[in-house]
Amino acid sequence: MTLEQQTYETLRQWITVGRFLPGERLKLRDVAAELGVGLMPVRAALQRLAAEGALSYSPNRGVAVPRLSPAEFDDVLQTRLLLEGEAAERGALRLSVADREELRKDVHLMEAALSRHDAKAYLAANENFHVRLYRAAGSPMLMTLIETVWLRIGPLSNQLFMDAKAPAVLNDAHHDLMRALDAGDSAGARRAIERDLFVAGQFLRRRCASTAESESK
Amino acid sequence: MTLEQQTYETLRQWITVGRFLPGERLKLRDVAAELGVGLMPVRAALQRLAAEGALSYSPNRGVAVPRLSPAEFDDVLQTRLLLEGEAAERGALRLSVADREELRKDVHLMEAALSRHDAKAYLAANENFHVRLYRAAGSPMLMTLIETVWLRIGPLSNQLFMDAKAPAVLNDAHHDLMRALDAGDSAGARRAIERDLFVAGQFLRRRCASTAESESK
DNA sequence: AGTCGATACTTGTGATCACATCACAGTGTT
DNA sequence: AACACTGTGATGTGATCACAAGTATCGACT
Repeated sequence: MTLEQQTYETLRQWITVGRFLPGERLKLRDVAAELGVGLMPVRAALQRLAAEGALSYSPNRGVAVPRLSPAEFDDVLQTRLLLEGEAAERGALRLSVADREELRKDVHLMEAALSRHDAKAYLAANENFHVRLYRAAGSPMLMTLIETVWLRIGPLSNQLFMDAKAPAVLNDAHHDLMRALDAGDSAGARRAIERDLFVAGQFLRRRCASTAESESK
Repeated sequence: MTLEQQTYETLRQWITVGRFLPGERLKLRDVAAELGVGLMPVRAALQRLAAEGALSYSPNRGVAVPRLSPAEFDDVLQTRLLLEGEAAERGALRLSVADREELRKDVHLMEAALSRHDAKAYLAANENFHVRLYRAAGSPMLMTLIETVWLRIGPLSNQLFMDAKAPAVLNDAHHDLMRALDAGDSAGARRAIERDLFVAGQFLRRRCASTAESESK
């Protein structure tokens, strides 16, 4: 694997995990020094991330972690409802029995993680859960677009647990979804996913507004 | 504007305009020589286009114009129906009177272009028409995704006119759409756009299959 | 004291070179 | 004759250097 690939994956991980603050500039030489690689791989990786929308780019000014205004957040959320709702509905129709059992396991994993207040485990299981369901829809293009949208809100997702009230209701929609899947109710699956995203969105929206005026550096 | 920007825009134009064949490799030094710029701007531009999905990338092998299998084409078409249908419906609800008149002008431009068999003028007016309608939906995220999807089928669009029967029916859906807009019928607008994309898609689908086995070089 | 302007420093951009990797052709062996 | 190996050429990858654009700081003038 090339250096650029490794650099790209590391940075992408760091971004989605919220290691950088919204609005923070990512400087070529700083990042290169921190990763122990040359300028070239870093330059390529940052350009790639910017092209994918994970970072915002200004000519001659490099890249920065984008801030999301509440209005932009709402736009992204509405688009997620459209894309992921569709993927859930199509996925419900084509899901294998084995996959359905895996989904059930993920729900239990999330349940356990919530009771332990283990944010990292919850988020990992949550991602698994959604990816598995959406993949079943059998549309690579739709999956690609969903990942694009996820990148935009990645830095925020990890702040879900900063609201103490969030864990209590976070898994409700997943149970609804499993019921709909068991009943073969694809329209119900769409509604459950929409509710899931909406509920989580309400918690994230506040974080989004509050991080809007962070340091620029 | 930086050299990389110019290079990127030129290449993107060339790709969507179908200047390269599906499957063709874009070699750094060749492209650089053709554009009269150094390797660096070309490298950056190609990486960016690859990240956006306009080109496919293989490590140590550079980038190539992607081929679209009929199955992939169907996937993209279905996704377009979802995204552009939604954008049309939302756009219909928020369209200003001035914009509606501009749309009407575009339809007439397309009508004229079709009777002259002027493919270039038709495609330009067609793009204007769709962008104007979708923009009215007021969702930058949705617009971004639509452009992403357009990039994938860009090389094919320009082959629309290789089918002699296409021009006859290509503008029908646009007239339907205008009627729906005049009546304030947003659901009708969605159906008209879906029909538009579907009809054009039927002609493109054949071209897609026939270019699948072009030269690899 | 405030504002405008020049200078120095920071940081991205692009060129050039050296190297790694991959594809292909030619040659040898079984 | 078929296959494996090896060397050669083509091509992407990464390092280093030189430059340009932008930013901040300090000083001068009003």
